[in-house]
Amino acid sequence: MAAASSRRKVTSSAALVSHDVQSRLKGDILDGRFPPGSKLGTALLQETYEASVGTLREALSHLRSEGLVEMEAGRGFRVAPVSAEDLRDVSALYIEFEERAAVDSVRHGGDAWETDVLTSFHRLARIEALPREERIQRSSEWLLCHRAFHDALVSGCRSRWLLRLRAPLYDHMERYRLLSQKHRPLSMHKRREHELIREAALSRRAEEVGELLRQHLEETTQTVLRHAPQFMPGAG
Amino acid sequence: MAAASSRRKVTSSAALVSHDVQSRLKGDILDGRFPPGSKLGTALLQETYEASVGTLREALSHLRSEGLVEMEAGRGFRVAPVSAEDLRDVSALYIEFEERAAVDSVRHGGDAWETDVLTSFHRLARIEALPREERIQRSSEWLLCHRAFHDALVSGCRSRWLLRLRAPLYDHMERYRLLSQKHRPLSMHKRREHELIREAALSRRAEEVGELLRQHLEETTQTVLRHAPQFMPGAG
DNA sequence: CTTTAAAAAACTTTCGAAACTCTGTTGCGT
DNA sequence: ACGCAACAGAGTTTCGAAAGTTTTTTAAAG
Repeated sequence: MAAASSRRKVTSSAALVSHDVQSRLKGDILDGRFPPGSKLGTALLQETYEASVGTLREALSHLRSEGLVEMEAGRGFRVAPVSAEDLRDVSALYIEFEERAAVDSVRHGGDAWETDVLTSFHRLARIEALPREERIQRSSEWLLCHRAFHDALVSGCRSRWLLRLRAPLYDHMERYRLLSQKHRPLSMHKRREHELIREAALSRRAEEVGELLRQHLEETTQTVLRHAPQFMPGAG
Repeated sequence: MAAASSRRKVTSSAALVSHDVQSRLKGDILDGRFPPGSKLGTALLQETYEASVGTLREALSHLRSEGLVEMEAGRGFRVAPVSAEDLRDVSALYIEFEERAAVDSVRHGGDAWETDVLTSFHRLARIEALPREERIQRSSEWLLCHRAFHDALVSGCRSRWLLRLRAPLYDHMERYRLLSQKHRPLSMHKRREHELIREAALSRRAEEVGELLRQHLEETTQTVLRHAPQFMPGAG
């Protein structure tokens, strides 16, 4: 009841349950609900997402090529494992790509880019301004906004391939961040950093954006690495 | 008839028709049998590869995330289009990754790496030494050996992620090369270049390997770009 | 003759069951 | 008791048909 569906399917568009399952599964892997290395059996997934085997398989197949899921022929799927080494590897490349894409965006981004940065920052800032309590409660919303802000920053980059390759790296970084987050206090000073980045970006100070981003991301990685032993079974 | 299957499935290993279909389909896209932009309809594929819809879908799904296939919800799959701009983009990143991975391999590769480079070069050289006629006839074999040589060169790289991201770029480069090959004479001087690269690699002259590789690859890209108008519908 | 709307054909997407493979167990032989 | 082989259970992989969209065709009205 309530409001009848107010959104109109103008031309059509894609319900596509396969895509929906993929998103949810990805989310559940990123936030550790399916821990690294755990088995993704047919029965369990079918029960969890209420989709058929084929549909699940398609979603898993896609996640596999993003490196979040591994497959052993005849033995099904598992969540990709984590390790300090892998984190350092992912992180180094991600930071580099992000910096390059952001610098290029600042130098060549158009009106659409500026608008994107502005609005996505605004949304992020609103959540980050909240008191700690509420900020934690709405953390899934923060995740979306944080991703949107970083995506917006690099969205002006002229190399489609650099952006394409960056995407899965962001996911892996987010997984590591979330896995470690349960074992450490929430850092609240990122808010200021985001503000500085936005400021530099909109003022078209490319070099400075690169510097700030690199610092911002490297610090995050260090923090996560510091707490690695607590969420990675056999990591020193 | 002939020899009964002499290969033993020791522990098992993966028949996995899905993987097989994927390989063949990828090959057919790379060599232009399915031209850029062409539709990959269910019926056609089912007839070509003799697999069920679900299996096809899984293969397509995987190829999609490598960027060789595109999907529009509700409208099925198409072969990814080509353009001069895309080629320049892919090429720049591929060259950079290849150079970095190769240099790292030369500096840190162990015995296994050396052996790989040695044997894969040997196989490649044997084919490239053939007279033009035969060399062309066995071009599919050359493709495999060429790929194996380049893979071997970078296989010592310590960054798993750099290698992982490099892989799909190689495929795209190969597609462009093959598409343009029908419109230009086969260049025969690559043979010497491969030899120089092998020499420098096994002598652990990292810088030189990087230089040679970059030149080698950049020249290829330029050659392909020069013939672009002939195989890209609307490219200048 | 053009435009619009309804019906049909073609196609994509999803499903659930059949076929097959792996894993752990039980029973037999040494 | 130990090792090996056949057996049973669980799980993965593949298939072909049903359900749902998009595109084309057809027909009617302006």
